[in-house]
This record gives sequence, structure tokens and C-alpha cells, in this order.
Amino acid sequence: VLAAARRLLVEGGSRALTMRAVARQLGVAPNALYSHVASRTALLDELLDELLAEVKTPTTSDTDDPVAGLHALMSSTYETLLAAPDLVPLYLVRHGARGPNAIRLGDVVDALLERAGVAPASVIPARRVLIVHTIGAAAFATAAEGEPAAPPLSTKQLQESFALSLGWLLTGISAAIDRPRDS
Amino acid sequence: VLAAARRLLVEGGSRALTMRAVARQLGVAPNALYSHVASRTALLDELLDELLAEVKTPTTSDTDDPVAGLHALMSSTYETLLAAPDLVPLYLVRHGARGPNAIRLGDVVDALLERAGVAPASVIPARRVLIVHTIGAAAFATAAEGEPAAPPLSTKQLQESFALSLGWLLTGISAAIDRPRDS
DNA sequence: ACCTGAACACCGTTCAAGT
DNA sequence: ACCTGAACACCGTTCAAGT
Repeated sequence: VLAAARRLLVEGGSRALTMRAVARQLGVAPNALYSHVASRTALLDELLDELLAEVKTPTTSDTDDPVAGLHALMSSTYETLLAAPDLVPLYLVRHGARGPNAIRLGDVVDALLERAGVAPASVIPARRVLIVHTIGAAAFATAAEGEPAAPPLSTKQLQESFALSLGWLLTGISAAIDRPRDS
Repeated sequence: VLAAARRLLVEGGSRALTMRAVARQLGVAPNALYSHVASRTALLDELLDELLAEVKTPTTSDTDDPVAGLHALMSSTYETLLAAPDLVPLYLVRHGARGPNAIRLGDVVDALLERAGVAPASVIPARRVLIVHTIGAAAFATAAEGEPAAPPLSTKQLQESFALSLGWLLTGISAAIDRPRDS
């Protein structure tokens, strides 16, 4: 089905993920795919949401600190994205995923934000900025396609950098709770 | 020259920006373009850096508050990106710009961060997160290409949302100065 | 339900040759 | 320096037809 698409990704990268190549690998005519998937972008959307199934959502018994839960959740998302670097540019172009897994994770984030005391009107912007930051950071951590030059930072440095900036963000969101401002 | 490329962008969107279409609009054979530009991605990079020339850099006489300067600079960048929505996906795919204008703006950001008291080791991650956040927010504010459905937020709401999350980020970065942590 | 043959309307890029 | 003709090796998608 669409396992062939994943195979192509790990090999040739996202540029090699073409309808005709998928059909070729299945030993089938290119147009035969349209019996199983509506279009190329529909196939991509399925791939994107599928990956999100591997994000570890924090245990609900971990009632201690919702901010720590957010940190853990976004870090797991970041690592999941980095595990499939060829998919990351597609998240950017498709503006994230909108499948069932994406919705589920969004609900978890919202619940954590509410438990952290974020004002209801700020929950949506806060969720948005966390997602933007995570996908964006993953994109910049991923090597540019045209230039497979050595990445300037090691993956460990990248993780530390992500944890640092994520901490800044969470600090800023939390600070807005302590001394809320009108706007 | 590459003004034709911009014309195609404002009309057909980034999907219409193809070598052959540019050549068509210039009344010229497709391969004639390769006398003026090395490749398609080189053309894109030139377009991206060109746009950054319109970002308003804060006046240096504005010595008051470097954090406010950062806010102004990133907001101007955000608005510049929104003014060319078809270019935004390209910034994502190309991981930002790397031309002379991009370098100049990066230097300004670094100077402001240093003046704000950010530790030298944190300047690069801080610059990175500001850029990631700005481009990422612009990307999510831009309507997805496949779905020209009504944007869920008005442009004014989007600007407010951006200002809010940018403020969180700057708060977090500033807070790290007041009580620095080892990591 | 799932596949094929054939076609449509495209791509980016290169090479040799012209002026 | 800048252009053309011709070609190479591709794309996504549709339509009609087969089983």
C-alpha cells in the first residue's frame, strides 16, 4: 500500500517520492495508485499523520507539572520528526498534519496548557507557537536538500539547542500567567 | 531579468514559478535562462534574499531598549514575509536565505542580543529560535496552497497572535539572563 | 474493486550550434 | 555574451476499457 512510499523516502529522500516511483516499486502502472489514494498530496498527508503516531504522550498519572509535560511532549515530537528527516519539509509545506493523530496530540497540548493556568483565549496561540517552534526547529536541524554538506551542529548540540529555546518559550508562556497583560 | 519571476509569483503563486513559464513570459526559449542563472534553486535564492531588503532595521539611535528593537525587527520581518505569501514556503524549503541581506539582518540581531545581555554562547541559539519562530509563524499564517479555504484568523488577529508569541519568546530569553542556568 | 494502455500537458537541464 | 533547436529523462493525472 503506502509502505512502499516510506521505503522510497528512506532511500531517495523526499524528492524521490513520486507517484511513478511508487508504482514502479510495486511493479504496477502509475495510474493504478489512484485506486488506493486520491492524489499525491493525499498520500503525503497520510504519511505525515502516520508518523505522529509514534510521538510519546506523557502519562496522565504524571499530574505533577503540566509545563514539564509540555516539555516532554514537544521534545518527543521533535525527536520523532528528526527520525524522519525527509518528511520534515513536507510538514512545512502542508502546514503540519491534520489527521486523527495530529488532532489527538493537539488535544493533549490544549489540556496541558489549561492545567498550567493559561488563559482560555491564549490556549490557541500558545499551542500554535509550540507547534511552529517544534516543526520549524526540526526543519532547520534537517540538512538542506541541495547541500548535503556537513551539518554545522551535531545532533546532540541540536537537541540541547532545542531544549534551550523550548525552555525559553515555556518560560515566556508561564510568565504571562504570573503577571498577565491586557492584549 | 528575474523581475519576470516576481510577476509570475504574484499571479500564479509559487507553483507557477517554473523555468519554462519564466522563459515563456520573456518570449524566449527555456534554456536561454541558463545564461543568466545557474539553476532554478539559485533563482529562488536570489528572490528570497531580494525580499529581505525591505525589512526595516531599527534605527541605531534607538539605544533605549534592545529587546524592543528585536521585537520591532522581527515584526518587520514577519510583515515583509506576509506581503509575499507565495515566497514563504520557499523560505521553509530553503531553510531561510543566505544572501547578503540575510547576513546583514543576522548581524543586527546578534548585536541586539548581545546588547540585551544574552550570554555569548546563547546568541546563536537565540537568533536561530527567533528566525525559526518568525518564518514558521508566517508559514502557518499563509493559507495552505491546496486549500484556498477561508483563513480561520483575520490578518489583524494573526499579527496580534504573532506579537503575543514573540513577546513570550523575548520574555523567556530575557528571563534566562536574569537567572542564568547551566546547560 | 483493481488494474492496464494510451494519452495530455507539462517539468529541469544539457549539448551542440549559431550570432 | 546571449540565444535557439532538439533532445533526454522525467512528472501528476485522466479517460476508456478490461477482469
